[in-house]
Amino acid sequence: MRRVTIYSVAQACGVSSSTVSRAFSRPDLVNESVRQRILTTAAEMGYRPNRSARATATGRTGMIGLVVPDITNPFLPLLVRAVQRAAGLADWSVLLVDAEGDPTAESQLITQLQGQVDGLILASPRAHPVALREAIRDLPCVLINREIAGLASVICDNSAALASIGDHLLEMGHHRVALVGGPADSWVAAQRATTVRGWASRAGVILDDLGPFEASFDGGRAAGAALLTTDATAVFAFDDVMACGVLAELARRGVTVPGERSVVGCDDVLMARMVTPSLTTVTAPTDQLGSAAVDLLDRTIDEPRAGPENRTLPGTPALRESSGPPATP
Amino acid sequence: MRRVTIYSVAQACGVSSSTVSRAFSRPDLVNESVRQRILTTAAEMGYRPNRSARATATGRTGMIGLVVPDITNPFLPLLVRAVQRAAGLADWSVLLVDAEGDPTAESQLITQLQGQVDGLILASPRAHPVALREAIRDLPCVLINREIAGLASVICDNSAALASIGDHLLEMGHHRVALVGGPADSWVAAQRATTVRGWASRAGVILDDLGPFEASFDGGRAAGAALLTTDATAVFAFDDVMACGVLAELARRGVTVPGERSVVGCDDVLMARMVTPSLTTVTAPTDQLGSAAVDLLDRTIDEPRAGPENRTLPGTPALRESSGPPATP
DNA sequence: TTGAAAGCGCTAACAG
DNA sequence: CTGTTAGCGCTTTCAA
Repeated sequence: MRRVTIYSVAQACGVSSSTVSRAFSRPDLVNESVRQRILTTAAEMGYRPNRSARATATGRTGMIGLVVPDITNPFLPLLVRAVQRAAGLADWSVLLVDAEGDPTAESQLITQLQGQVDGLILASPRAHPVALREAIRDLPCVLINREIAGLASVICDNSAALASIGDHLLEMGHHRVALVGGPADSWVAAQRATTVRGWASRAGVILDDLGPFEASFDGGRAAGAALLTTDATAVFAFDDVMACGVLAELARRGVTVPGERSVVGCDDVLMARMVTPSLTTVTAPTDQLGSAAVDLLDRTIDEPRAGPENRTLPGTPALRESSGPPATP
Repeated sequence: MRRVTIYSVAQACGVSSSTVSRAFSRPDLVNESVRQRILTTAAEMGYRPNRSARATATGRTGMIGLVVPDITNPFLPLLVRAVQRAAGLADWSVLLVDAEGDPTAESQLITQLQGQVDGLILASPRAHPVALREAIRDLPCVLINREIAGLASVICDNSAALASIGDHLLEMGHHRVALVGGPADSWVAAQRATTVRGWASRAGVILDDLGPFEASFDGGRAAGAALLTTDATAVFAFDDVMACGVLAELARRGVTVPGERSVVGCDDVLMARMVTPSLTTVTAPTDQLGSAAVDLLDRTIDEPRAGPENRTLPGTPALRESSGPPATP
């Protein structure tokens, strides 16, 4: 009852180990009937290919590392699922690594992944670009929601969606809106802020620039409090989590939404539908982000010399209960 | 500029490859000064041990598989983090696998992990015990929040916490409460239901047994509607997600909480603090669950013949805004 | 404390 | 289409 290897299967089938190997990894190169025989006896014997052995032989582990800045951010589980699904289709396993909110941990963790994965997907990394590049070395790598020169990336462009929601607010009569910024070192936060500022100046809307706040529920509550010091009738929050914080703070103070203030989030995490009132937000194309990232990584691995590709996917507006016409005084 | 291996490092140091190998994996067996020299030149050369090669040689991958039923369930990211952290301390990598809500996928995915991981942690698996055992084979395995004869497990026992919250409700004057059951095939759901029923009969409280409902936000909304057909003044929901659904439905219908109905959840996910009113619930000892699971797995791997160990950790009550005295008619 | 050498299970030319 | 034969990078006896 020793371990089942290609050798034991080969012996049981009266073929050579290479044939068994081929039956699994290069099925087209082996006679159909022989292949069937091998496959069935292998199944009977309970054979499982040893991935590590294959990896030493081929130099490929069949694994990709997925590094997330903070798995408790509700946006990430959806992305993780999307990446896993796409990776599975390409017969890759995903090694998930959580930086637990610490930007410097990111680069360390990446370093540790060297020699363990064939490639890397970094979801909205917060680490310093220099540290990041150093950690990545020459591992094939794709960024999600961040751009760094020389690296492939997939980004979600929310500008059209945010502008469209802005226009909608304007039509409803909001002429003064607030912007709740995310963390100062966040690439997406900067993107979104720029977008909203651009829209406001184009639309001739007065913008109250609040923050930056911590990108958390409590950060959102603080932002909610800050919002009330302004005359803005609507607010763009950095993301849904913060928007939920804003909603909670407004509710606590008895401020009605959308009557007294309209609130807009970003990402469309599950929670956005669950809160009361449900949140007007921008839906990120999570599945496409994941599969695009895997797709790009695939190419980067196969053709390391090809220049880094960048792909942009648009978010879509989701108008819900938290936005509406301002109360007419 | 070829790949850096123990051989290149050995050559650069004027020692044999075995010595380099030992310098990393058995540091005590090599002369301190030699070791230092090896370590520094290895670092300079950018050497990274090849995990796959080590795995083929030792028969251990250094990876554990973590199978979750549905990563979008907000309880799981917290658990994932806890497991990862504990695993990292023991120098293990975690291969996360998401069954995307499909119980039969669980066993398939487990099968695929064979030969790829040294052990398995299954978080509240929903699959049939027979299928599960078959898939697991003789891979060391620890269950979280489910018991199956012959397998090690770590479970969170909420009975004391739920009873204590029940008693508190009773003291405040609730004499009729409802129970919103989770999915029929869920082990935890059955546990919790039994606990609440037991408490109710002991406390002499009338129990309205609703459900089972789908364990989702929408399931919770349905439950909220069902709740209003009863005279119960308080409700125990299967988990926080459902409880949030109940809250949302009650809010939609203008039913006040806790004035007209009190709502109790279970798990204490991030969302529980974010909803308005914040949710009275049972806090699961997530970190301990994770580290206990890793700890048990460690033992199971080291001493496969030792009988399966089972560990129980208590949840703790968290009284928040969603529970209070019933309106006096 | 170190080195030589034999594997670990699998793949990949290269012949046949 | 199939078998032979080297490795892949690392660990681990066994001697020295």
